[in-house]
Amino acid sequence: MITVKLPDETEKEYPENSSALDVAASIGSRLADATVAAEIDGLIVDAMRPLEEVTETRPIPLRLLTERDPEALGVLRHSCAHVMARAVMKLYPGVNLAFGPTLGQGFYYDFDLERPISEDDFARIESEMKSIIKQKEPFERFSLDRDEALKFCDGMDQSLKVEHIETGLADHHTLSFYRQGEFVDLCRGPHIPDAGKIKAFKLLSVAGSYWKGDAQNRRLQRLYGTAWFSKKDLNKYLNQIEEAKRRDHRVLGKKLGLFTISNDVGQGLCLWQPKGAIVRSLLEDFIKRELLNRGYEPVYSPHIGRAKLYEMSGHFPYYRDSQFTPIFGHDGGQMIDFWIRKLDPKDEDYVEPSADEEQKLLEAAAVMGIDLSAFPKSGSVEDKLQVLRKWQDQQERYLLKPMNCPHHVQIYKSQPRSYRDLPVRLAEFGTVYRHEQSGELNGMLRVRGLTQDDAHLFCTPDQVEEEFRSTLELVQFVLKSVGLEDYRVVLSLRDPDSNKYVGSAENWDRAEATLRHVLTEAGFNFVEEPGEAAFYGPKADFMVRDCLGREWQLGTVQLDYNLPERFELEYIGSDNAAHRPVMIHRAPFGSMERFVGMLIEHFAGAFPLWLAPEQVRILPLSDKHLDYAKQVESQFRSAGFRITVDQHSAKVNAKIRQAQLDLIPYMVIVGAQEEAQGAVSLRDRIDGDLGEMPIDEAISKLKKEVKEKIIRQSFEADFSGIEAASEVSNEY
RNA sequence: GCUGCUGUAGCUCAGUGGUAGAGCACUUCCUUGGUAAGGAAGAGGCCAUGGGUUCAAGUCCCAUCAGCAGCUCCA
Repeated sequence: MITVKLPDETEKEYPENSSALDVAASIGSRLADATVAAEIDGLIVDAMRPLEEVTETRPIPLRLLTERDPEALGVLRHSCAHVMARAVMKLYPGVNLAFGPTLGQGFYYDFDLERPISEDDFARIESEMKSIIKQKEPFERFSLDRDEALKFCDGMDQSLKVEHIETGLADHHTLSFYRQGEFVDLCRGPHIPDAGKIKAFKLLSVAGSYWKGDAQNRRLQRLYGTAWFSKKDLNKYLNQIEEAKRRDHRVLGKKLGLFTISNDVGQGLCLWQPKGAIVRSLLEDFIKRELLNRGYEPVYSPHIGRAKLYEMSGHFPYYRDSQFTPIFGHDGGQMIDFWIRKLDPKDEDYVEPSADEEQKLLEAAAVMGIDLSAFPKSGSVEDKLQVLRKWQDQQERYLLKPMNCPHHVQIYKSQPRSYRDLPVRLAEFGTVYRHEQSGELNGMLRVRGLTQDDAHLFCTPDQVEEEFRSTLELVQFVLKSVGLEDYRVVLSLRDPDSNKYVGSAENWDRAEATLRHVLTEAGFNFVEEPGEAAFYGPKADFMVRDCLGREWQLGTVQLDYNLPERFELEYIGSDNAAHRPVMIHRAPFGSMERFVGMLIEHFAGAFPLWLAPEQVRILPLSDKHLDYAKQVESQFRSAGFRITVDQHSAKVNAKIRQAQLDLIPYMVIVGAQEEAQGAVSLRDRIDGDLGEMPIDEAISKLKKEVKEKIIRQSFEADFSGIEAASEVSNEY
């Protein structure tokens, strides 16, 4: 007999080899029917597996997972991936299976198959899947030892699985498989008891991928799908996808004239059109005022700086690949730079240059007027490098700034600092340039020139905690004022096994402990992610959920014990001795581009009144009322509103329609009636006609809405059921 | 950066190797209106760029640039 302990602490005895399903059945047949998987000792496992096989713990702690538990969705989706793979194999013989894990709200499976799969094939695959599901065949688990498993996969002609067992799973003695009808797959599980549990699914897209995610490897075809316990949930999810498409900031940005990206200017370089620029400057003004209140000092710094500066800070060497090429003062600068990198044995692409190549480079240098007479042709690489570096150091070499911090550091260093001056908080909307991979660029969300609402705090070690706390508070405040109150914080820590980080272990420990302590104390919902820290320090990123439940990484607060060290920053303490300050980098919005892009999607282009580029549009009933309309316009304008008059010769219905489509928050309709009364008729974009009222009344109503930054959205999201389900790790 | 798809009017898109198309927007004229589309006419194009095949290329081929999707990356 075995003893099982349920979440309510009750303990029961069951015969050996009992499964979670048996336990469920003993409680009730409906529960047995609803049980999808089980959680034992924190591990999600098959409901049909003998309990004692899973854990050594006695009594066995068991939690039954039903369709109501989010964890169950991951299990369902992985099983659906198997069903999809089975269907694909049936339809297209010769398929080689790769991996097929679950994702936040779906799953995919990678196939190696000559014949390209297109969306036109989806209907066929789906109907094959349907007939598989109809048979309600069980998922059966069995284990084989290494040799048997290899033979087994080889026998099925699954060479990728064979390769995976030999490489990725080299340290596994036994391997588990799941059988479902004629389909067998190497898989860690868990799976649902039988395919009949898949009540609703849909194939979503097909895309290319690589074996083990490496572009050097063979290309695979990846089929994406999603699965749910009910048709209703599936439809809800599909609606969410549609809604997300409708809100695409690239489409809305074009339609509403917010921003544009011109090929002539360059990839990933965002041009703010007047309407977008207004939104941005309102946000900047808002945060600037807030910063002044909180003891920040605005500064300005140029867009470029000497490459040496960024070599000193560590950014240039570390992020060289994602930087724009340096600006060289000498035409030959780039060639020497190339040479230096080629000679440097530390460089990844290091290939020893041949004597012939070296000779050619020397000749080219001579032609370009570079004096390398000291170059030791038969000397050591180090000696050669020294000559080249010496020449380079004498030249102008600038970088488009990838970060603002080195400039702010220089401002800090421009005068002696006393402990009485600290913390020094230097703030700048600093535009930085990063040469992101072309495939990564995406509207305003991923650009090559971005403006951070940046600031750097220089403080004593004792002040770190308080400064970090108040910074978090600032981010909270800022997000709240644009109606973003649903977020979590990701605390990114270093990976203790990696050597990519700079600074001492003690400093890291101290920094991480401080962040953890403040976040805990302030009651933040946060998770720790080891290995995700920046190379110079741990960071706390704000992951903000928009009204569709999508997460965006926006604001960030980062601790830095490294730059003060590298730049030898100091302040004089009360003991009259020099001490090293600590730096905090922080950007509540992250970047203006990304933040505004996110806001466009969050509001579906319909900004709240205080941010709307065009707040009010006057719609004269006919040309006869144009004069009065202009009079009303000037009254609103002197009250501070962004307002226009629709002067088209169209019926008021058409003007209203246009204003609605342009997402103008308020329309003011004026005709003979209003003119006679010296009044206006107000129409709300969301609630429609508000009736006639005196101009003053309309103005003060709108003023109040602006002042309080009221957010009214016509969109009622109901995606509560489809928050990202926990991802179940079910790959080998 | 890699793979695939795409690039035609300001926007959204049709277009079979043989004369460049539609709807919306725009301009003009008629219409002067009461809470989501009044009517008519007109203007608008180096069919992304550069090569090639062909008697003939928006259409077929190659390259480049850009966009999209996915992969990989993100200070």
